[in-house]
Amino acid sequence: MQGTNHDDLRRRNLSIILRLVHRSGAASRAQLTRLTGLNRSTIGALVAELVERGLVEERTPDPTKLAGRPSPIVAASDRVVALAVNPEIDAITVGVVALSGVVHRRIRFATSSSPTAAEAVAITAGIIDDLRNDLSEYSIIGIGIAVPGLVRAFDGLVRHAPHLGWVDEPLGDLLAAATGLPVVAANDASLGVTAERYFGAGQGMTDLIYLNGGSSGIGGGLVVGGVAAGGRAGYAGEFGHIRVSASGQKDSAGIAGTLEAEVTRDALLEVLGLRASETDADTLERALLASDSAAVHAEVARQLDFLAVALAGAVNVLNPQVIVLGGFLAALHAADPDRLSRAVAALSLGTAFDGVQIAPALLGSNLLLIGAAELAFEALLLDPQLDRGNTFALPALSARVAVSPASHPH
Amino acid sequence: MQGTNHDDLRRRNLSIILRLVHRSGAASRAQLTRLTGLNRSTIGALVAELVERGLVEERTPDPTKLAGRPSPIVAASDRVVALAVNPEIDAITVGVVALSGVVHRRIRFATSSSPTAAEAVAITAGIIDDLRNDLSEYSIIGIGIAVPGLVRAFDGLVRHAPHLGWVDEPLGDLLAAATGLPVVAANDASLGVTAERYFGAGQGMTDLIYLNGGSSGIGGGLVVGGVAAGGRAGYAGEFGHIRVSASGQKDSAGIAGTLEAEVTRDALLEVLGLRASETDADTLERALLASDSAAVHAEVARQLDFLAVALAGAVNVLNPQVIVLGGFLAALHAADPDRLSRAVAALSLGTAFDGVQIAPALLGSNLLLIGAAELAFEALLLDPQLDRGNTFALPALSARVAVSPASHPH
DNA sequence: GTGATACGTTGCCAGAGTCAACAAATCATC
DNA sequence: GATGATTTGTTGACTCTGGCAACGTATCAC
Repeated sequence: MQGTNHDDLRRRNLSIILRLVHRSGAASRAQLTRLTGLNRSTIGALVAELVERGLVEERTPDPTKLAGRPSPIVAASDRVVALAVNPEIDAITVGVVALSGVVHRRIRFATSSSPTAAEAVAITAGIIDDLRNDLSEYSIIGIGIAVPGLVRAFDGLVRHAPHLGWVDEPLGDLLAAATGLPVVAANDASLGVTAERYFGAGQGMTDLIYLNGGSSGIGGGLVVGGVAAGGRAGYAGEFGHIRVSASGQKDSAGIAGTLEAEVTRDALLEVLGLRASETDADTLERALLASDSAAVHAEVARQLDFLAVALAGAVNVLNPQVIVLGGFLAALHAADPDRLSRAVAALSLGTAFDGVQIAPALLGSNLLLIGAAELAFEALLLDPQLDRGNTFALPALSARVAVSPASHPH
Repeated sequence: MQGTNHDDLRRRNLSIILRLVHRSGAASRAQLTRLTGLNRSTIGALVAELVERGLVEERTPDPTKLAGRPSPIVAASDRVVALAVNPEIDAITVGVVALSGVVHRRIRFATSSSPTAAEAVAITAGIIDDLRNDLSEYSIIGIGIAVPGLVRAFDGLVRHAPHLGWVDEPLGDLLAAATGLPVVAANDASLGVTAERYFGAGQGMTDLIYLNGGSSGIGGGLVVGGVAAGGRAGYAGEFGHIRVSASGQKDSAGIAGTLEAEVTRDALLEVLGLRASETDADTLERALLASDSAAVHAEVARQLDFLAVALAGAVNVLNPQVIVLGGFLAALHAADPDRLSRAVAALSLGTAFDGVQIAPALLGSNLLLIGAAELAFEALLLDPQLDRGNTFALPALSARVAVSPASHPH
């Protein structure tokens, strides 16, 4: 129970303004006064401090049809960036994401085999070193890592990443030592929620459930009462291992009858006669929608009914506003949305399911980069007065490795 | 995203101090200084304001063995009270609970039949009117109602209380109109969590799950990341309707194979040969522990295994610090704690279950009164500067209806 | 009794947000 | 194109809050 003093007050107000322009996009000063309830002069002073610190920029006002003096637009800076890292079985992706939401660059480093933690650190540090030589005028806040596995929130230790074969790897510490930048790590699915919550299908929601279907299983995360649920040690969100069936079918953790054991991408690919290596999420969805095979419909129905058991349980316990489905679960849902809705309704309390939306994830391939960057930005958003000593050069957008200029909607 | 101004700052700090002494018990000024990080002079001023408002009292310091000037003890007032109301099928209970945690009075009004909402309001208002004639020197903050059913958080509308046969009853509004006091209502199980969280088995926990087994079903609530989960409309916590079995056994809501359908007090009473009307929670627990009947053991094992499915699901999704079991579920757990632990461990991810405690609820018969009072106190705790116009006389403790002086540990 | 220790009290100070008056920039109207 | 209405930024005086340091006070140990 920390008390609040004057410094905290200023910090809080700076934090609120920076969060607003970062999360909800650019806003005029007049809008900020209305949103925060603070005085015009206060907003002026706060924005001036943020400009001074290089965190936001003021643009000339949009031409509006209203009478009155135009209000300058306050926007999060493009020059303040976080580095987002996502190690996978066949590649390591590094993104440069700006506070404004723009994904400046996206570098994919393909690996011939699944990297060890040490290799992943070396490769990532190498990519970042390459970037540094090129960097100027940009301020790097820190590094966020999206790990496909269980990550201890406390210190970023990767407890278990089955897909990569990592156990108890101090990934965060290693990368911090190798780069000298602050590093934060979290489970990829929980970062998916973060991204969808702020910039995707969950915008403005305080209670949402997110389930992501990947090739190796089902993960997810949740936001409860406006707070991202981490749990005791950051392991919350493992929807894949909820029991939904009495069958003996085991999942990757050896538990029988779980969601992940019954609802799989591989089973869908098999009835469709598709190869995993050639099928991305969109292809799968198109194939499911195009198919008129009875076997496909039966498999879709079977999987949807099991998914409904898990979702209904979550609805009863959490009474969310929205359930966001990503990965192949989005495709599965798209194949027969009504069946899923009806099945969840049948298995949950009417009052609790009342008004719950089931929606596909909106952010595509940038999902994890945005989520990981958000993780790295958090420290800055909490305290915009933090001294950030790490500023590196990054001239224009002439990348050395591989450039994917991209952005996500605000 | 509300900004914070000077008034908010003061309010926050007053709120923090009042919460501390209310929730964690009396503390010396010196302790408050350390806990809040605020300056000694600030604490002095804040405590003085709270004393001025009659919310806290300063007592002479405890004799301590330390050198130095003794620090006055700051304690929440006994004279500031909330009225807690709990309508049930055969009685309406009203409690007078002080900010200090003392339950001054407890009045149980037995009804010959299950009361309608209007009757419940009339009876409650009558009891409160009787109290008012007697009241002096006490300040009544408001009324909190613990309703055995679904309550819409928004306005306290009782959507559905199956046990009482109520549907869409504006209980809160009616009682507010009848008494002129502010009224807040919530689901009884979710108030149970509140009580256990602050004063019982969940003290200091930020992630806890609470399941309560009652005669008519299983309800519960959860705290996620330090926030009580209400959900979109306050219906969160319905653990009873989670599916745990493939059987066709239906629960009160008509859903098959749910926790509430498989795990029931009645089934335990039946194998024990006990009558519901004569068996309270303690009796049930003693009978279960004393029994050496194979049928009883089998039924206990069957129910524990189903309970484990629900708990494992919750563990995987929420990664809590503690699972608190109340009502007959506490008795069930006590009958074979190891079996439950092992079964939950087998059905959940090792990392997520690691360190999770399963504990019985600590607060007994005062649970709901304390939870309901806490609900009513919340407005005051949020803003100790709130003008409270409602002060009524209450001379000594000479009750007119039925008095149960009692208190709960702090 | 004396010193050490811990804590409350007091008066002064700095910092943050508020307020009101004024200036500036736009639109609508004549 | 001048005028007024409207909205908003700017400025300086003001208020309130917590911090700080010096001082006073109450206890313990010797």
